Amino acid sequence: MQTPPEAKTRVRALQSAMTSANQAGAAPAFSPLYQQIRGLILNSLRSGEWKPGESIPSEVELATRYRVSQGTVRKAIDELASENLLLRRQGKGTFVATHAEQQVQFRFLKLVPDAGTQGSEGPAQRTIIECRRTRASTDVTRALALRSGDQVLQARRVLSFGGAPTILEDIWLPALPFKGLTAERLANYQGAMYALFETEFNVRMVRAEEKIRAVAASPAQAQLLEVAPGAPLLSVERVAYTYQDEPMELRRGYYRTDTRHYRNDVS
Amino acid sequence: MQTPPEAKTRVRALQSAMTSANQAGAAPAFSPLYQQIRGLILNSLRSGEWKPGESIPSEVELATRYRVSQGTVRKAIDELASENLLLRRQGKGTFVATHAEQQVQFRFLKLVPDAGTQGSEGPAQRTIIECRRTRASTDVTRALALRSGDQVLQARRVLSFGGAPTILEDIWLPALPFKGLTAERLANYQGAMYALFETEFNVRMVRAEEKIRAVAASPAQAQLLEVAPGAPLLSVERVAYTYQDEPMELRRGYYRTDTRHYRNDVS
DNA sequence: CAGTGGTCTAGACCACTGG
DNA sequence: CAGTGGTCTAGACCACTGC
Repeated sequence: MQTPPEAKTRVRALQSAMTSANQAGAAPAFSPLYQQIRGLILNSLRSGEWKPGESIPSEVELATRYRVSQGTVRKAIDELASENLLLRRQGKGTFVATHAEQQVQFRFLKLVPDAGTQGSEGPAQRTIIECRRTRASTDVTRALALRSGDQVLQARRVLSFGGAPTILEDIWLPALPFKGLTAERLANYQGAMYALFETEFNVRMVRAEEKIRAVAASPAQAQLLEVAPGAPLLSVERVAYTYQDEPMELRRGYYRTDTRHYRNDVS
Repeated sequence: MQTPPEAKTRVRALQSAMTSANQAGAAPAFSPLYQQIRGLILNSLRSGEWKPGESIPSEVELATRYRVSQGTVRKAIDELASENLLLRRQGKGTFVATHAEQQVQFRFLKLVPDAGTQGSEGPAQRTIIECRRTRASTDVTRALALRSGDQVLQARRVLSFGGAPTILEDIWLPALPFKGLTAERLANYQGAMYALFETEFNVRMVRAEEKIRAVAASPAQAQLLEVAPGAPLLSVERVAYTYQDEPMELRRGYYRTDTRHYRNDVS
């Protein structure tokens, strides 16, 4: 059970291939083999070699490809699975996570009814209020890491549950990756918006950061959500990221929380 | 590299020791060895054999104790570490997580300043408004899984940052596990409340569920938080759990979010 | 039945900590 | 330097899926 002498060489080779500043660098930047494999898998996901919903090669196949033991690719896949980028199914294979599946339709929407089952009033109704193309304002530019003057798509919509308007959202998307996205396509698409992004624009939202505040409804917001002006609303500002931590969406949501609440588990 | 014949026997023995209904049960309830080891470690944590801040035995020692390979206890510890119950420190050992350390002082408080660094105004000032012992109301009874008529401790306090009152909290604790907790001890204790619970009452909060809403400030709340009545406040209802999913605290917080926000990462 | 992921072991070596 | 956790390998066997 000796570690074969080539193993060490292989690690070094991979390392130098990824860090590039190896010898005289101040930080040797050691990263274990499985992290490097994780990076290679991530690249294949990012490039679209394996698309959402599809299965990736089996562990033994990847081990052969990367010239590494099965245990090492297993650990790499374990990490990606724990980040919800991959989905393991025993006996079947490992699959690229997707927003298109029914069960994870609303993974990023944490507003749930106070009582009763999720979706007991049926699916949400989506109403596009407006959708236009503009130059990004400074705060949008900063949030999406754009250059000043870059074009963005802006949409405003209302989500209703059981006929009751509940969520008002303003959404900003960088125009370049979403070329061809129109109000019609947004309006006609049945299902989660992030599923549309995956299938049509090869953009998969992987994680998001949210800043939550309590605010008073403006007159315009009050009218759209059918509450009194000044009524308390939950303000949820979300920046969503693709693979490699690229910000790809800014969303400002205003939630009515009289019969629903934002649910969070902290540990 | 044969799996020794005793290994299978050992697994079965452990299994029957934990599931008790083994043979004729409808569900065989197979659970892997490392999950069983995880349970045994959890028991030792729960019983106080290893206390918060202390180190647990080394991996090889535990492997010997449980008559299992090091890799198996490693996987068990990995899970507990990912749940923030244990903390691994290379070269030093594995430690029981604690709320008493500076770095994790506010792990459960997700309200952060809009700009600047956390804690730039120095530590929070804690002001106990009242602290009394009563019979639990029905909703408190339900949240803490008590029997009707059980005693609870109730406290109300205000947290201020840099002199500005920011958080108003009502806290309910079951009286039994917290026997001897008085307003003085709460008021005099410097540091996170959960650290006090650990050292004085052997109660470690492990995870929590929060329900978040936007509400209008009542006159009483408005006065304590120095806002106008009806001003929007973030309502955060938290149920905190010890080991083994026992609810141990109900906390209703009202947060001012004019210069701070509730930060959440969703993935 | 073959193929997938899941568990378990045993052993070697590496990285980090402290005396 | 010894002791700790961290990485990597190789191989056996188990549980689950679908043909």
